[in-house]
Amino acid sequence: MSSNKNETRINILNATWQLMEQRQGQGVSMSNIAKKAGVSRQALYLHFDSRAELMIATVQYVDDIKGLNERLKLFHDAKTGIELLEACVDLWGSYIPEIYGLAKALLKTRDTDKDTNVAWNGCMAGLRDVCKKTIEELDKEGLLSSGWTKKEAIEMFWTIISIQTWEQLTIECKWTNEQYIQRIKTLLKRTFID
Amino acid sequence: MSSNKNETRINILNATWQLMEQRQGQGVSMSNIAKKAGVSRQALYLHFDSRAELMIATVQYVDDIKGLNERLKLFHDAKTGIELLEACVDLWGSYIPEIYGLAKALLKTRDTDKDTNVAWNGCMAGLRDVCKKTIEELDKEGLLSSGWTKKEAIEMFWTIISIQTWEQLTIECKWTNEQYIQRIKTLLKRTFID
DNA sequence: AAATCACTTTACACTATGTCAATTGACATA
DNA sequence: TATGTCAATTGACATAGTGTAAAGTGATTT
Repeated sequence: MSSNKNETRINILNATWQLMEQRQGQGVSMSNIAKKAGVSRQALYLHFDSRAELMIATVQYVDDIKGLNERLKLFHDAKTGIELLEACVDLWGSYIPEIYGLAKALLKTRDTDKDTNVAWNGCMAGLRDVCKKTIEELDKEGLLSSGWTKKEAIEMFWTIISIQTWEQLTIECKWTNEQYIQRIKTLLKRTFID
Repeated sequence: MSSNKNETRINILNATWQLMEQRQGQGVSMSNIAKKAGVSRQALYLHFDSRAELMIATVQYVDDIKGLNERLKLFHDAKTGIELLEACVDLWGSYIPEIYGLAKALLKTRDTDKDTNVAWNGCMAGLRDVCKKTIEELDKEGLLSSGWTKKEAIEMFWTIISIQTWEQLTIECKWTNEQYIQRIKTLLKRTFID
């Protein structure tokens, strides 16, 4: 079987993903992952140079499976600014819970590991793009409130729908995801639309 | 000198604080702190049971010196809801940069260490209180937008002015602190006031 | 003179990441 | 059947960090 190597790689990626979601990105060691994947700890290093690289690969793997970027691309076409805004919060807001554990793990090492930071920013690029489209569409329609430059509005938009904000409201304040989506929509509309 | 012990303790707290601010909460080991404080690593454990406890003590030490809670108490008296809102963002927004490194260090271990989490929540209690007062004052004045329960409004207010949001806008997006304060005020007013 | 105190030095246990070398077992090929 | 290759294993080791333990030092107190 020529896919033997590839199979193990997938096993490892799945194990990493599962553990990260299970433990919300906390206390997951290379040993844990190896055990879960049914291979030796050293085998991990045959497939990934470092823990950081494994994390990055896992994010990309999950992103491929979940197809976030494909889903985000759907927005690039038609729709009004307000529809874009709502669809963005709906989509991203229901996506976050599925990748929270992994995202948390990445966010934790982002400060110390340059590669991780780059990888994370790459993942976020698609979302940033949608924020940009939304704000630009609102502006085109003359709906963007005065007092915001486009750049500032985009960055604020993107900050509001960040995982950190989601975490604080749902994990910390125990909001339901429904509640989160609804209130964030309200906030964004009131903030950016006259 | 009976204050000999106390002096060393203060030295350690100062060293911790300085290192945390210098390195923004990253890569600060007990050895580093000891060296900076001019004592042996083991001496740290004579004064603090663990790294987590040292962090907590440092936060309380800094909080005492900076007197955040005293400053926050000033709001408890008079003023309109809008003034409260603005003053809150002004005060907290200029306070964050002074404690960012330390806060970052705490936020990082909060997930794994229960005591740290408790300590952090304690520090935030004062701020939460101000958020509550502000929203309640707005509500009393009939200014709070419909669509928000008081609980939700308070939690959203507190999330918006969280350190995580500040970090994303200033560190990540390179906003000036002035810009941050101004835009956050705008966002909060548009969001919560009719 | 003895006790106490704050601190030092040295050593060790433990966990985690990451490296290295020798080895095993399966499969491919000549 | 012998040879080579490949994925993975085992075990040892280096490094860095937290935390524990014990013996020693030097100044102050009593």
